[in-house]
Amino acid sequence: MSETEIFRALADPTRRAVFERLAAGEANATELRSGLPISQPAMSQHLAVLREAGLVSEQRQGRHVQYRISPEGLRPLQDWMLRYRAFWPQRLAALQEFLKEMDQ
Amino acid sequence: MSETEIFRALADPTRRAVFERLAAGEANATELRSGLPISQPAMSQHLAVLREAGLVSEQRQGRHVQYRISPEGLRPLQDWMLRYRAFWPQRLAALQEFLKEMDQ
DNA sequence: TCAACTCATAAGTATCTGCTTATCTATCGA
DNA sequence: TCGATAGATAAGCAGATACTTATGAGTTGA
Repeated sequence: MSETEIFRALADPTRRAVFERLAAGEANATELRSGLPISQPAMSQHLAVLREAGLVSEQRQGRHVQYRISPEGLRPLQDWMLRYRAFWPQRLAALQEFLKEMDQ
Repeated sequence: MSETEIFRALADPTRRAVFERLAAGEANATELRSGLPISQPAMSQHLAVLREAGLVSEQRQGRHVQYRISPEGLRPLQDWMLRYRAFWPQRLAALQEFLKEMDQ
């Protein structure tokens, strides 16, 4: 769940597609394959990368495994990006103040 | 400047270090190497990746090239992450509303 | 004008990545 | 109990990546 792991996991378009799909609702590995021209082991490996990056979690149910996103896994990325808020367009720069207020 | 290019560019720890250093102030390629155990061509290649991803810009000054961050290059990432705001901890979820208001 | 300097590019190489097929483990249902 | 199903793991391979050394192109100053 290091920054590098997270960036790397999301750098692959297939894995981003899987993550986006899981954001729409949990699914098992077979369901996730539908529509994607990818083998079962390839999906399994992608899911392992996402899991190790802390971006998805899994729950075995019988012989199925339900996958769902772990949204807090995106937090390190958000934190990393907020470090550059000072350089953002004004609209986003104001975000810092807003978040600071919310913390109080 | 696709999402994939940006994620990929930032997935490398050396390139993130370069970006972070440029966030502290612009610098030329030689200055960026100091402290990093990396050859001059390697740095040049890393800078090319960052440039192609839209994360840094360059300006030639004589025989030096000044590099600086292009903070708006992070925008696609921010947009991508905001798509999952619904899953974020409450503190960040409220961000959407805030940004929406600011746009009006 | 020419040696020194900054940076980019070329070419080569070791390692990493994403994929495949083959196989294994575990669970289910007839 | 046993064939079918879901998923993970192993092994192998082609292409990508990050690095190196060598060299090229442009700029500067003595």
